[in-house]
Amino acid sequence: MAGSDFALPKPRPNGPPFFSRNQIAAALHQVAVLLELQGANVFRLRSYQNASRTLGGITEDLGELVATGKLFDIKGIGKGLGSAISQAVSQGEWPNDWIDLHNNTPPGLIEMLGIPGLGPKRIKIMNEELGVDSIATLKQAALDDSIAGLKGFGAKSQQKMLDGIELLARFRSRRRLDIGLMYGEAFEQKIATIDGVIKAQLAGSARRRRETIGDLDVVVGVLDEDKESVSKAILALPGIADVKGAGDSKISLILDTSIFEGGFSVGHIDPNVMDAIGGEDYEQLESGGTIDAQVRLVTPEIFPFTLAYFTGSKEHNIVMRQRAIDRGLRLSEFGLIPEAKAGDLKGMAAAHLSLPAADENEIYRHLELDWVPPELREDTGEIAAAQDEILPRLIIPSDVRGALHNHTTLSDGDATLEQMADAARNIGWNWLGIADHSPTLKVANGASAEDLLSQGEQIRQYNAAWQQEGVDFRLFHGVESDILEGGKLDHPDDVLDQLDYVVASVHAMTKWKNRDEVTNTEELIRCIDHPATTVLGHPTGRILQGRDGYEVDMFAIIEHMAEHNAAGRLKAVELNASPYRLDLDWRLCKYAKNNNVPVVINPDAHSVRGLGDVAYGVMTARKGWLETDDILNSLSGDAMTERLS
DNA sequence: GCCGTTTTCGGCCCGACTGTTTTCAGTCG
Repeated sequence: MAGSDFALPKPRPNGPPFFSRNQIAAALHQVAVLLELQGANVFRLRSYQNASRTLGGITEDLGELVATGKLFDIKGIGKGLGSAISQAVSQGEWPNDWIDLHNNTPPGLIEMLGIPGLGPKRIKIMNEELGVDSIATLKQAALDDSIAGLKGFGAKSQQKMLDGIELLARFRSRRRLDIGLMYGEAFEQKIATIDGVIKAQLAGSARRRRETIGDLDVVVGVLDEDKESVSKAILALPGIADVKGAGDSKISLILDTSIFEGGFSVGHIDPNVMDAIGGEDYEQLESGGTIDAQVRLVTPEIFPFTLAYFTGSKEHNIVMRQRAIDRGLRLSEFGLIPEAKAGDLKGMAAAHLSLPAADENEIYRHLELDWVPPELREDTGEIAAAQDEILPRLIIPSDVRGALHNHTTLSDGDATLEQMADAARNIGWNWLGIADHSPTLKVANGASAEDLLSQGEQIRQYNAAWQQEGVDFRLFHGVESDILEGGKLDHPDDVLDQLDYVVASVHAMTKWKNRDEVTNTEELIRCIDHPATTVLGHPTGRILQGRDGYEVDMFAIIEHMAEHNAAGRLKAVELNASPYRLDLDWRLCKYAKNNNVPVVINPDAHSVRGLGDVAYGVMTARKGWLETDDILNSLSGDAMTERLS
């Protein structure tokens, strides 16, 4: 967390509303952190955290909530926070005490929170007693041996801080889903083969398929008598860079890339993505990278409870635990224990009193809920849906029968049209859409109208041949058109008319990032209104761990697309499946679904191997509550032909 | 700071691990 990013958002010039939901949520989060450093009441700062999370998850228009006063009806937003938010949104001014908190807290203290094992309380003490106000001054104080003398501190914690400073410099706090899963699955498999291990399963944000992963959680089922030998065997596995702690029931360690027996490579990265994630240094950084991992050793009877607990999310768990309390039960990672029986027994000691559960499903059943797929466990309505038995039937990888946004050697792809088609057939797809770059994008070798149309001729020939052979496979011909000034497309209408579809995408990121949300939103809407536009490609342009997208009101965009679809004009929003993008964000998938705007999962493949990225798109779509009817990818070749006609 | 079918006060999720203590506070997940 860089200090420079830790500032109250600037108001939009032309409000109200002067701030977006996300900006308000960010500000609330910051205030919570600052209050923590001030030593404020933990429940007070938890209110800020709760409000931040709640606002981040709502879909209603914030300006409207403020105008109608319905903001105050939201659970967790009372008189104080409601007034502060209203003032900010309608007048563009943050509360004075929020501003004071920022002004009175040295940015270095916020950076120090990133040091493992160091929290707000001890940062505050060191700040007050020793004047430590940055990582640099902390390091000096530790080297001077001034910290060990403080009450409640000692030589060990002083050394731990020095180690922590080194770790902070070397390690990245979060990793993209693809990288996290690589580590997680490798580690899980190594543990699973250890003698005495009954079951090993990856939990945490990796199991929930978040777009980025902080650390890995692995739950291991093992008999009591085998715990010691299994623990020893885990600590002897290859790929462990450091052991942070190893207790009776949990092991905390750091993994590095030597866990990958076949070596480690990030594979091909598109030049413009590469730019955003740090250029040539990136691969080296990733190869020398590490990831934190926690292992929990539990007996098979407890395993489902521990798995559920460490799958999270924290927010989901809080609601689950409250639900248990309402039923006279106590839910923890050790079991679901009747309050009346438990008495003073806590934790593992009470585990034997738990209601039985052979798997997670039975835990949810005890709480009168349907089993909630891990991807949905974010406290965004899944508990209510599980209670009412209306959870979505999430898509699965085999639902995908094709995808629309893929490149060939005509622009910047590595594979020919024929190779891409063969690859799509080999993975069992029924259709593939080819959408090479348009002329304006020179760095991606955007194809001329002439070349594009001749590609179309080639596609027609292939399709005719497959039809004759009775092969249920076809190519669709599109283009990935740059969105130009005024929301215009990059080819004349008479060229676009000869295509099956158009994926319209922004590539002039600098220009779009320097413009305000209102202008960008209007520009995208103009582009969507073009009769030829079928799909809005990577809608915000974000690169995970690289750059934020441009400012755009995606709710307004989706609502506008909804009007077109209601009138029978297909306007789909892309879920770009590249693990560097995953854009549309999963938080917006449900909004598209509820507005009947079709989502199309697109690998944006630049090679045969790139088609495989669709897997990350499926994970993200599941996380966004999508069912087969919500995505275009599930359509048969005939149905897709009809949708595009 | 929020909340309320014990409603304007007194709670607010829970437990493991670590390092410092001599019974516990801080941090983390």
